[in-house]
Amino acid sequence: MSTKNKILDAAESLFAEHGFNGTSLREITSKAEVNLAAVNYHFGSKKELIKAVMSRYMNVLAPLLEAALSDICEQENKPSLTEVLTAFIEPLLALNEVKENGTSNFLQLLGRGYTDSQGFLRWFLTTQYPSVISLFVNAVQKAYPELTAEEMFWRLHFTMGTVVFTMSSSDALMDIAKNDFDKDLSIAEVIQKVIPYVAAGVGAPISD
Amino acid sequence: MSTKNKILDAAESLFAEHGFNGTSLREITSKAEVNLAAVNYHFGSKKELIKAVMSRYMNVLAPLLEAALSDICEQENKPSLTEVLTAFIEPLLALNEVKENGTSNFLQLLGRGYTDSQGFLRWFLTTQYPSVISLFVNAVQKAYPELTAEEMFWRLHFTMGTVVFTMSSSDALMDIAKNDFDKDLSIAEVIQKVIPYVAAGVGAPISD
DNA sequence: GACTATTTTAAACACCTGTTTGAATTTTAT
DNA sequence: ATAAAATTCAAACAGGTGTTTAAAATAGTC
Repeated sequence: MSTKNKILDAAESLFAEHGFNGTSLREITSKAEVNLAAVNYHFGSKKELIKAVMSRYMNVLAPLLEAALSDICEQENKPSLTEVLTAFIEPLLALNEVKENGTSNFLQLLGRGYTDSQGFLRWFLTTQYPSVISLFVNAVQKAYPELTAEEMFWRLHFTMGTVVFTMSSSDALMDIAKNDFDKDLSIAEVIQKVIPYVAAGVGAPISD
Repeated sequence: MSTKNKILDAAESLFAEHGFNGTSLREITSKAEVNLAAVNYHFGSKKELIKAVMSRYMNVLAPLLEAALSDICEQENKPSLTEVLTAFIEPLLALNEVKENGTSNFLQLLGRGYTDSQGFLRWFLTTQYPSVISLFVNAVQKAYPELTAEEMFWRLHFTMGTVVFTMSSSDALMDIAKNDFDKDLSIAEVIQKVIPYVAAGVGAPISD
């Protein structure tokens, strides 16, 4: 395995666990069993390494997501919100083929990126993968046309918050659930639990 | 104004903006116009300073919240979920009397504490203010008795995620909303927007 | 096999971190 | 006014950060 990939793998799991700011290059290179200078040699800087870790997943996820959401947008009958959100499941689970625990790691990274380093990830997603976002907005609009653009904006960000936050602390939550209810859930099952919640939230009746 | 309070005020706004890990003692003491060593003299350590910043708000919030939730738990008729969640509004807005922007700062701090420093805040809340949490659970149970304990656990954490995450990035979201929709929302109005969403999420029908 | 080009390595760089020290100062109480 | 206690201060501490350097080792090519 190449040095570059050893670094990416080590960085990914450490970033997911301790956040971007909370992980030092020395921890990464130590876990990857690689010289400290290798990061700057292969990636240029820590910031570029973070981007590379995210891109490895986004480049797999984006096309799958675009395809699934396009299908919904182009179908004749009106989709339900649950249907729109369920479109995320298969593409997300496909990340497990990039790497073991890929889905879980990616979702945790998403959470880290949103709260670490003030909005870097918001910039990353909106500028690097705008078509996925607009397809998603279109799909939701098709499922719930009465929702105003402004209300949609807020509810989509609430949804982002729910998912991202849940996933960034999913390890801790799964531990607690195991202790309290004796149930060992997979990341797929957590996703199954969150979908009815966010579908109901986005679909909530409009108040005045 | 005492040195102690100057430090608390400076720390609070910097913590809210850049997170706990992302704020150095030198930034805090510089903003507070106070000697660097004053933090360790008055608070002992950075960790204790963080606790002090959080406690200043929690000690105001907890009794108000307990009172409001107790009322709901003890009333005869069955409350709606919206009613339960609305009980948070007044206590939260009361934090604006502790300090200007108190509500907003506190909610952002909550978000920071959850994602920074792996679960420190979860420990802080569950051990220091357990009665508030159990009252809230009781109130939700009264409003939606069909919900199993396990499903409730997940939905409450989803809700925590929605609120905490939204608030931790509320400044950015309010900026975007101002640009895109020309509307200048207050923190109270954002809370008003999030309540229907989380009420619908928690109240979503139980799937199999 | 010699000669590039690529990669790895140990060491140092400049800077930032939270914390501690001991002397100078201010405040408080007698 | 004087002694004691509390606070402020500049300076240094030990350790960590991302990044750079220049020499050593390896790989690829003629």
